[in-house]
Parts: sequence; C-alpha cells; structure tokens
Amino acid sequence: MSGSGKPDTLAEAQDRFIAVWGQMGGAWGITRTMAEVHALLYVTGGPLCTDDVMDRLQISRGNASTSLRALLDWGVVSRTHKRGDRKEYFVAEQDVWTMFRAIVRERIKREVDPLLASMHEIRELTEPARRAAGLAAEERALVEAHNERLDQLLEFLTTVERLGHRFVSPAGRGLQAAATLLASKVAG
Amino acid sequence: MSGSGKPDTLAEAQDRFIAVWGQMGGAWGITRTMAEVHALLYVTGGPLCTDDVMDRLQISRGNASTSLRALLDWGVVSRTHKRGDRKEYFVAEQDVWTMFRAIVRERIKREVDPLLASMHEIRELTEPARRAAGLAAEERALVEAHNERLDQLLEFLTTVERLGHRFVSPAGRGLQAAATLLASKVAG
DNA sequence: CATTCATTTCTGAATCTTCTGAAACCAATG
DNA sequence: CATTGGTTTCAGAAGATTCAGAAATGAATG
Repeated sequence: MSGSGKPDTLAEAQDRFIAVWGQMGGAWGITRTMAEVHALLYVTGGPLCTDDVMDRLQISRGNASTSLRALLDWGVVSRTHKRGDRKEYFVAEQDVWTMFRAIVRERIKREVDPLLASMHEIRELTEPARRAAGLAAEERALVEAHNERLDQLLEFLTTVERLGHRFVSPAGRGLQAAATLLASKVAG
Repeated sequence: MSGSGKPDTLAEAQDRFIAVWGQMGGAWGITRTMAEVHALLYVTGGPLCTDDVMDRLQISRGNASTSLRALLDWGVVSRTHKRGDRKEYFVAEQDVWTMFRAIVRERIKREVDPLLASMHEIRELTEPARRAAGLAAEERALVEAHNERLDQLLEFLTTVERLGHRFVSPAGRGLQAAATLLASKVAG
C-alpha cells in the first residue's frame, strides 16, 4: 500500500464505479469506452481535459476525443475553459435527473421517432389492400389481423413517445416528482 | 409480380416490419436475429416451428434454436404443440403491454439489480474512510463529495427499480393506465 | 429398446465494431 | 504569418459478436 492508504480507497472506488458504469453502457447500446469516460467525469466531478481522460483510462487520443464529442452530442457533458489555458476541459452534468432527461430525449430522437416513422409507413402499405375489391374473405381477414397488430404497436409507441416528451419538457419536473412518489414505499 | 399482387403486399409489410424491428433490437442490447425472430412471430401471429423461422428468415438451425430459446427466457414467446405433430411451435405474446412488462421485468433483473448491488458495494468502500481520523480536511471533503454523488445515483436507481416493480406487478395495470393518461394529449 | 425425428450445443469462419496512432486540421499567439 | 499547442479525422489493426453447419443429445413411438 502506498501513502497513507486512504486516498487510494477513493481512487479504487472511482475505478470500480467506472468499470461498472462502462459495463452497463455496453448493455444499453453505447460503447463501453464512452460510458467509462462519462463515469470518470461524473465521479470525479471536476473539469478534466483530453489528456486527463487518456491517462486515467489508458485510451488513445482519438478514442478519447471521439467519446468526449459523443457525450457532448448527447448533452450529458459540457465544455469549460480555464483562464490562461488554451485546453478544453469537460464536465459531466451533476444532477442525475437532468442527466437522465438528456438521455431520454436523445434516445427518443434517435430510436423511437425513426421507428415510429417506419412503422407508419409499413402500416400504410396494407391500407389499400384492406379496401381492395376482389379479395378472398380469408385474405382480407389476414390483412385485418395484421393491421390490428400494427395499430396496437403504433398506439403503444405513440404513448411512449408522448410520455417521454412530457418527462423531458420543462414540466418534466412534475413527472419526476410523480415518479418518485409512485415508487416510494408508502404510496399505495 | 406473382399471383393477384395483393397477398405479396402483406408479405412485404411483414418483411419490412421484421427488418425495422430487428434493427431496433440491435440498438437495445439484444441481437438483431433475436429481435427478427420475435418480430416474425409477433407479426404473423400464428404458431411457427423452427423450420418455419429458418425458412422465412434464412438463418441456420442453430441460430434459430438459440434465438427461440432466448425469447422463451425473456418470457415474450411461449411454446405450443399441434395434435399429432411432434414438433414444437412458438407463439409471441400478442398484447403489447404484457410484452413490454415482460421486457421491463427482465431488464431490471439482468441489469438494474446487479448494477444496484455493485453500486452499494462501491459506496461502502468509502464509508470507513469518511470516519477515519487523521485525514486532511481537503481529503475528507473529497470523499464526502464522492459519497454524495454516489448517493444521488443510488437514490435514482432505487427509484427506477421500485417504479419498475410497480409496473411489472399485478397492480401494474393501474400504472399502465396512469401512463396512458399522462401521455394523452388532453391531460394537463 | 431400437429407431426416428426434433432440439440443443459447439466450433471455426465471417462479419461487424471499436481502437490506435499518425496525419491533417484549426486557432491562438508572438 | 510562422509557430506552437490543441483537436479532429481516418485507415488499418485488434478484438468481439454473430452465424452456419455438424455433431451430440434428448424424447417419443412402435
């Protein structure tokens, strides 16, 4: 053990947090490294520059730059500067709910919205067929069943999308409070 | 174009749905094929056997078997049999909310719970240090700040976990209704 | 209890993703 | 306007995933 021993405990806790958070990132569709960079920024709390990230995480400059940029795009990290220093520094959003809101906003934009668009397109494909004359009753029933399934899914996705927007909007804090209440032990 | 033209429209709509759903699966931590198999079962609605899946999706027997098995584990697909037929057939859960509940249940179990466990462990690492004597004020402050960050995250994750359980439980239908209402245009 | 039909497991090959290191780029500063 | 310090992009290498096909296993039937 080096030094007084205690400072190392903090570093170890940080490292383990980074590892765990990175692991989870993988299971959620973002790269492990990106999640690790985010974890590092969050858990240290302080503004870090590209070289800090490279050193601590043992990753290349290119990788660090790309990850940092992606985190900026997601809106969970922002740039800062220090007086008399040309380097850019990065800070992670420190409020968990704000961070989560940013993530939800992006995932809706990137995944739910395009999915909804495609689904509407696909749903339209069978709309003409539904009305077409000269179709065996059996075939017509098949198309109807298909349409109902897609409609059900569309309705669900629309609900998710609306709920997401509610949560993300300025009024989202109300929803957050509601969620906390709903999840609390006492309620219900 | 073969046949009357219209039946192909249905097949095409199915194929496109399968493609889109599979794509999305990739972004959510399950394999594309698994999502495609699920999409196929959902969109056709009918019981399909391993060979049906292989033929329609052009995948190997091993791959089909593995994917089907995984879907069973997730609880979004179930087995059936046909009289006088030794083959197993598979059907997808047809109710979207039930399906979604199954997914939420599994993801909590597989990702949130282990994450919470690790987080608690990590949080404990710095608890002794916090109380330890002979620590510079500055270092103590560092540890305190670290602990507060972790506590905030832990509280958030616990809320998510509780909310998830609520949603999944028998009483979850109430939450579903609440979600629908919250997401509706008129409310608020 | 042997045979047949169906399902699962396994392994190497192919594919896709992620990472590195270097070169190109950009912007302050003297 | 050259130089220095910093950031981004890119092509190829390394690594991880996913898949097909075969071999192994398991279960129903006569």
